[in-house]
Amino acid sequence: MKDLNSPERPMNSYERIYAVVMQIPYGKVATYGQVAALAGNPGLARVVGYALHVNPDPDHIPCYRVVNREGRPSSAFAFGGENRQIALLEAEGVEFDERGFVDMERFQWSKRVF
DNA sequence: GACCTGACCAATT
DNA sequence: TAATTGGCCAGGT
Repeated sequence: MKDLNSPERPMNSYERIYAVVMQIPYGKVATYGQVAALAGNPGLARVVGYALHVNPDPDHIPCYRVVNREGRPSSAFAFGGENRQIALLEAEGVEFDERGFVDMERFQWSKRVF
């Protein structure tokens, strides 16, 4: 293994992703790209989705707080129904549009809240 | 080891 | 906002 030579080891990518998702505060949402960047893997948004796909700890990993760049849950959010996620976020104070779009400017994590 | 798919993103139209 | 195209990486076959 030549991992010790690498400046960054994408080995703990999953662990970091889960950690970041768990750190999402109440009433806020984060995008896959944002989580990926915070996890130290900018550009690995796809891997983030995969990491949540396996979701080894749904008890501490609120996947519903993770949305795509449009501020909308993905179609594969079959952990209870896409509508279910919207309801959960609304219960936390997140406002949703009729189309299922959330106001990123106000509810996106780590973006300044007014 | 190659090929295809995927809970994505950015840019362009 | 939506549709299309190209690119990113990991995992399954």
